[in-house]
Amino acid sequence: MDQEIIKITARCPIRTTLELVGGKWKLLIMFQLAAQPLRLSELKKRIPDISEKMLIQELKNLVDSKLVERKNYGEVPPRVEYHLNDLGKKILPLISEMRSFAVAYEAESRV
Amino acid sequence: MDQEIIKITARCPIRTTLELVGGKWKLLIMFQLAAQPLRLSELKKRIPDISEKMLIQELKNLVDSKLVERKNYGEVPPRVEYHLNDLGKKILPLISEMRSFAVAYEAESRV
DNA sequence: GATGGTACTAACCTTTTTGTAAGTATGGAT
DNA sequence: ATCCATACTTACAAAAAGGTTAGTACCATC
Repeated sequence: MDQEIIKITARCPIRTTLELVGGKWKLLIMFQLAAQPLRLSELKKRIPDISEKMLIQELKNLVDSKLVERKNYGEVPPRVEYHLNDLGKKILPLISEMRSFAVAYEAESRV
Repeated sequence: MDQEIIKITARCPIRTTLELVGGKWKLLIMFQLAAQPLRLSELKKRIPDISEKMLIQELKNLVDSKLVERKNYGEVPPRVEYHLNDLGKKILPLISEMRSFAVAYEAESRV
C-alpha cells in the first residue's frame, strides 16, 4: 500500500464506521441478523450475555442509522422482527474480515 | 449466507477481534502504521485529536498483543519507532472494509 | 381479578474508557 | 544551572458505555 500521508480527522472513514457499529454489541447483533430476520427474544437467546436494555438500545441505534429495519406485527403479546436492510448488509464483509483476523490471530498465538 | 444458528459466546471470533483492536484509537493507529514505521511524535501529528497518554497506552497494548513492534534507538532525546509486524498487517483488509463501508454508507446517506 | 408473554421506558448505578495535568529521565546546548 | 526534545509514568477527573431494577401496555387465558 503506497499511501500518501493521511491525517486522521474527526470525519475519516474509519471513524465513521466506528461510530456506526462500534461498541460491544452492534456487530454481534448484525452478525446474528445476517441469515434471517429475528425477534428481540430470539436475539437475546443467541447473545446470552447482553442485557435486554442494551439489546433494545443498540437495535434502536441501528434502526436510527438506517442499517436495520424493524417490523411490528401489531399483535399482543407484541411480535417485532428486525432485519438487515440493503445498507446494513454491506457490513457483512467487514464482519467476515473480523472473524478471519481472529482465526489468524488465534492460530498465531497457538504456535 | 446459509448459516447455522451460531450462538455468541464470550470467545466468539468477533469478540476476539473487538478486544484486540476495539475502542476509539487502535485501528486509527494501525492504519497510520500501514505504510511505514512511525515515531510517537509522528503518530501524534497524524492523529491530532488523540491525547498523548492514550497514544502511548494504546501502542503499549498493541505491542503487548503482538500486533505492533517497538524499536528503541537508544538515543537522547529518545527516538522510538513503531511498526506493524506480520500479524498486525493482517488487520489491513479489515481496515479496508471499514473504509469501504463508510464510503458506501456516506453515498447512501447523500441521495 | 390475577397471571402470562413480549417489547419497551426510565431512573439510577457500576464499570470502562478517555483525558488532564504534573512529573521523570537523559544527553546536549546555552 | 537552566533549557530543550522526546517518550514515558502516575494520579485523578470526566465522560461514555453498559447493566440492574422496577415499571408500563395490552390482549388472552385461567
